[in-house]
Amino acid sequence: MNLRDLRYLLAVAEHGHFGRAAEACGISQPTLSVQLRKLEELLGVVLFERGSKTVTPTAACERLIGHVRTAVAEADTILGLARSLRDPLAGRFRLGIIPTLAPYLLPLVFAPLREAFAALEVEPWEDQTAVLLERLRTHDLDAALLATDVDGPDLASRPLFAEPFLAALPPEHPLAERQAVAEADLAEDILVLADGHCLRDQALAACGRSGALSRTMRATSLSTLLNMVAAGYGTTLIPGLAAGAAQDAGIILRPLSTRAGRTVRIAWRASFPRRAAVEAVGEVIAGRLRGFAEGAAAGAI
Amino acid sequence: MNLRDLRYLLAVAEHGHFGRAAEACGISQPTLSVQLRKLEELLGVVLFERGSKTVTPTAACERLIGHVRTAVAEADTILGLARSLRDPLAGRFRLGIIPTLAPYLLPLVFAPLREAFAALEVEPWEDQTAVLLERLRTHDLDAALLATDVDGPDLASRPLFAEPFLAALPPEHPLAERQAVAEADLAEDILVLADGHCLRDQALAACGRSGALSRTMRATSLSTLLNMVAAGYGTTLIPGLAAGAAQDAGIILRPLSTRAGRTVRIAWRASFPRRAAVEAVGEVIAGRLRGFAEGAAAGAI
DNA sequence: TGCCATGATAGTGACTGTCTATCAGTCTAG
DNA sequence: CTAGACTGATAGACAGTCACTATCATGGCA
Repeated sequence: MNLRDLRYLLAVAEHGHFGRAAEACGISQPTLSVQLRKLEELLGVVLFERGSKTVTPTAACERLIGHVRTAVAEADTILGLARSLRDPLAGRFRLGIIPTLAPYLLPLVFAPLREAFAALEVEPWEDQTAVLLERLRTHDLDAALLATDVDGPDLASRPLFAEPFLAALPPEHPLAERQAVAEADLAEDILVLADGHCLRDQALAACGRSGALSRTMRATSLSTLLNMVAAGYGTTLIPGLAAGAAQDAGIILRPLSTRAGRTVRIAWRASFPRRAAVEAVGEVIAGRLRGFAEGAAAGAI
Repeated sequence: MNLRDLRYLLAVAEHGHFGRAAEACGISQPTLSVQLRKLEELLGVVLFERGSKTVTPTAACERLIGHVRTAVAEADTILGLARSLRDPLAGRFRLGIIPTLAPYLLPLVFAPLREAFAALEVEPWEDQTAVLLERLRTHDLDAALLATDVDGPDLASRPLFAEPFLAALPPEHPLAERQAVAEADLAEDILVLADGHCLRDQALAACGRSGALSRTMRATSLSTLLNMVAAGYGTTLIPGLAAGAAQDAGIILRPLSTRAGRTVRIAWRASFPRRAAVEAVGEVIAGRLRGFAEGAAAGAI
């Protein structure tokens, strides 16, 4: 059974006239006659009584026509709804973001995203890298902003911007005298984030530390880490976008002599169909952060 | 858009697997892939994200799938309902019957009809010939039992049985002496039904009267007419099936010397599609009344 | 009785749904 | 780490079906 034939049926019922119904359907009268007869044969029921001047629905047709109307209406709803869903830059876009990035990046990019794609409802989801990748693979996220490379053939990614690390020092720290700090110098009394934060591993790697730390205090958030540094518990490396928050906390920032940093990327499933949305969101973020690396390094003196 | 493709969509959503969905639909996997891709192109929306091991509905698909289910369910309802409507010997059958026949015929044929076609709901409608023909033409009746010929190319009819007229006499009437009565003898003090009853014209014609009657009393029903005859107001002709009722009223019945009578026919629109129901109902009635004419004539002595 | 209106039929061409055969990519196991 | 299995996509061939034009059959009307 074909939806087209059901539409023909409705047209004949409405017009009570094969010729006019055919015209309304944009087909020829013979086509309508043939198709309707086929439908009648398929259903095993005569749908219309053809009089010499009138075409009247049979009792069987009266019983069926309500369901026919519903089916056709649903089909039209599907078509209309699909049309409204057609724009990949519209609808929900679930974007994962790592915790050391979210609080500092989102304020910068929310407004531009909203401006550029009014119909795109960006829903941020803050979690650590491993969780984000898992949720990406289970279709619970559409894309994720990470500071690590992603591997596996099921995921793809693209770099958005480079974010330099900065040395974060307590106000009275001896290293604050210098214009730039060597990472190895920080290793002595460095504070790091809790397990699972990519920034933890990156900071340790930058300082040449393997992993085992004497310090037992590990901050669960970058905000806490900043407070700890400001209180004189030690030093740390922070990502450039957190510079403002660090300075607000009374922390002294110095560029690193090696210009170490991390690259923020957007990652997505290779099979994700709304590729355009990913590209668009990535482009807005990259555009907003263009030239940020140099500015951040220069500003932290 | 095709209902078939919507079914394919549901199958893929249910199985999450093209091969198994294709098997469930009874088609090959390539066919399913091609058709689903076409549907996606038609809708302008990607419906499934094809992973290496998984097939997952997209957000757009989730939005659409409810309507798809409804449309397909309605289509199935139409097919199922049509199947149950397929039997022409089932459902309502609106049967018009003239008033001089209905009270005497229906008690005879209702049980046989019900027995023969349990699913056929025969709805009798009692009215005069002209009204029945009108209602037949306006599709308010499916068939009609008449005692006249029908003409016009839009109507068809078939004789069911012959019904002899009988002379109906008051108990003390002089004609009651005879074995058979000549119609002309009745003309003197004949009583007839009101205008519009075919029996009125037929009775008058049988008696050789043109139309203008001296009598002003005209019965509106055969039952009333019988009461009038029984009360001695005059004589009349009655159809054979009313013999029982007439005798119950104390009326003397005599066969007519000319064996005049009427033929009861079933009439229907030539275009009426449930021809089988008409034939079946007609055959049951004719069968029930087979041999009635002779019996009635013989019994009225 | 001839003309108009209406739906049915015949014959034909184009499209489309389906098949089999095959490919490309990913995952798994020895 | 490579061979094989699994999954969906693609290619080419064929058949069924939908659509058209031309024409017919019938009934109503002037």
